[in-house]
Amino acid sequence: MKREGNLRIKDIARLAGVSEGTVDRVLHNRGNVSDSSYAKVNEVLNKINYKPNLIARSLGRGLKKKVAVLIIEPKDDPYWNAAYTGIIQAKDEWQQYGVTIDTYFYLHDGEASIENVVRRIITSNPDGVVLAPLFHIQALHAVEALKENQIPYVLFNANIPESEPLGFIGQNLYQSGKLAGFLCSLGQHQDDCYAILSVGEDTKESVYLMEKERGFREFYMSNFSHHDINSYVLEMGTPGFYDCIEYLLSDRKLKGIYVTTSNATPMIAEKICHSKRRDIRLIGYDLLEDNLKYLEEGIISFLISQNPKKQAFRGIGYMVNYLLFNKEVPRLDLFPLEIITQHNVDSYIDSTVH
Amino acid sequence: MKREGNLRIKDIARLAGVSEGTVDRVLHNRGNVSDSSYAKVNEVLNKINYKPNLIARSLGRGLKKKVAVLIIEPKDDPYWNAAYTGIIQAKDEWQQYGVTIDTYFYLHDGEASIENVVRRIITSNPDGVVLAPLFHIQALHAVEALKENQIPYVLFNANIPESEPLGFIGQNLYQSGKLAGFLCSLGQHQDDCYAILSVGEDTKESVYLMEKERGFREFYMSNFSHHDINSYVLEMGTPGFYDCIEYLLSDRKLKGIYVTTSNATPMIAEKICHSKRRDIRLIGYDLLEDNLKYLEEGIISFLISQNPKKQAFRGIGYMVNYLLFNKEVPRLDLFPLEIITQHNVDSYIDSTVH
DNA sequence: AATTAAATTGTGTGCGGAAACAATGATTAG
DNA sequence: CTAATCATTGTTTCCGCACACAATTTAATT
Repeated sequence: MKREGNLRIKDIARLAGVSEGTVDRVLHNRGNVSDSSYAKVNEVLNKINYKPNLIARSLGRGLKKKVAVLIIEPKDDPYWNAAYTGIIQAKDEWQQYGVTIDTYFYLHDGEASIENVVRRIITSNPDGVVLAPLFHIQALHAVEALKENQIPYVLFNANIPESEPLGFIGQNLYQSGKLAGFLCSLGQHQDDCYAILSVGEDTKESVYLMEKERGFREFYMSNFSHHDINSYVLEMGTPGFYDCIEYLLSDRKLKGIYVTTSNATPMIAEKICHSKRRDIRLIGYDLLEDNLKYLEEGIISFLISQNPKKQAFRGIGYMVNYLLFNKEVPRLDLFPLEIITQHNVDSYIDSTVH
Repeated sequence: MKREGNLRIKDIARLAGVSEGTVDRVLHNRGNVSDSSYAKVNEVLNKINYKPNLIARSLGRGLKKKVAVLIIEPKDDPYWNAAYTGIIQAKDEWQQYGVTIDTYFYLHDGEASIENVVRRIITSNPDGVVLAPLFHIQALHAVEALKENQIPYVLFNANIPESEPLGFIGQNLYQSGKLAGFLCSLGQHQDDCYAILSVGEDTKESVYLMEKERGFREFYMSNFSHHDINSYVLEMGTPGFYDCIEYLLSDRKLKGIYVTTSNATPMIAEKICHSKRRDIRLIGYDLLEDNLKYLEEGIISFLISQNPKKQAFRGIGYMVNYLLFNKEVPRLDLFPLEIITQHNVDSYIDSTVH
């Protein structure tokens, strides 16, 4: 009478001498079960290590889950466009499981601030939310609102640990900075000097970029006694931006530039390219189209991949699995710090998202 | 009358004015449908982009799929033990979907040769097979047998392209060798010389290791005019093995060793460690425990990760998705060539398998 | 035209579990 | 002592699809 795979509720009921309904009540702690029945069922359960058929379960529940995904308005930022691609892919993937995924965008402030958009999301009554919470303070309020409404949420890209999300998907940025330091130092000399650049609208308030910088400095601090490293916070396209780059490139002792924001790297690479200097090691982030061009040409030596697409995709995956199959979401999923060079870049481009 | 998510077969039937059975026949090309009904159903289908509910589908089909996984007997080879871990994980994962996964092991030859074990597998009547086909010739016969019995199979680790498997999961080894060359060359000088080591029972007949060597040489060939590179094929633990290492380490001009087989690297590292030479760049494969120790210590400079665990896990995943949900298996899934150093190794260790 | 065969179409059941619902027995109030 | 209430237990339906089977229509044969 041995069944092939797992036993079903029906089998447990038979073995315990109770009805299927009772087994169901025990399994889900629904109460209204006599001690004796409870004991009988539990005895069987302990013996057989019951694993519910997840497919049948989700079918039986009627599923139809709704997930809202929230990122900053990508405009023409290739990094966030990549993340958006991941969202689209996830949408395709999960649509077939009866899950609807709606994407929302927010801006730094104003009507479409993260707080306001989250409020709109809550109105739409989603079963779960996946979001990349930039702008710490506002984001904090936003997730508080989710909490109050008991909507589970998963964060990616930037974390708010104190809000205790279901899970976070991202990277260890301090370690990332250290790695950048190491890559920068390979084959360099004692008296060289280096620059850290952070470029963007709101970089000043970003604790994340600070982490990268801290790691970078820490590497040089602990591996080389000296540390002639300057850091600059710039805004893309401003006169100050170009002046700064010019100034840096005129310094013959400068041997490395670490750009902590992915979208600014091509601009710097362009400048280096024109300056004819080939002794500057440029380290940036992410497999964005413009970056790849300069990587091929050897202007960019190393890229560290943050996988925005994969982060978004996986964050949604976790949420859906949680909603559909009650699977646990890992508290912390820190992506590997992938080192990309001319010589392995193709292997990353070719490989699929999953 | 708009339904939330996707339309169901029932809805299509209503819209087309036919019965559910007819829709089903059209969807699955079962035939026995009049031209007029066929047209009516197709018209609706074209209009609405029907996506079947995969959960319901697999439930309805009764699932209970059986997959056989075949790898070389891991003995105490950490590489294949890692692959085995991936198999176990996949087993856990898919058990809940009613899939049973049986693991088989083979040896180089004799009673438990790959051919013989495959024959046994066929007897067990699996719905699909996932295997890592070492020993090219025998493996070729083995997969032919699978083909004759119309059992679909997915390969990983080593490919047999001419047998046209459902899919292959692995890496571009030529590119891998080139990358190793690049990593080896960083900060080295013109007149240095290098060694390529391949260690194992059956390395001679392995086309895969040859690929790595070819890539390595190609890198030096095209980037440096000279190429003082010698390669050695050794058997682990033999006197010749130790002699060779001694000999290599006594050569002051030797500045780099590239070990193409993951399990031999710690042995070499050990020797380097004792020799007190710190000017030799050692490049090996995979995040195996022993390798990690020497990576931390700085004896091993770079590891390239082949992800045996992930390869096995994903191979099985593809097969199951194919059997359960009719999902297409990618012909070729080449993993990224991941560069591991002291400074990003933790980020790889921590990250989950999925 | 009647009979049979073939082609087409419709209906019903099951997959395993969730949840609504109905039924039973026990307990209490009137 | 009966009716009402409650705790416990059993039964049924549904989820969306696949597939077997029954029913119907159409075509072929005598």
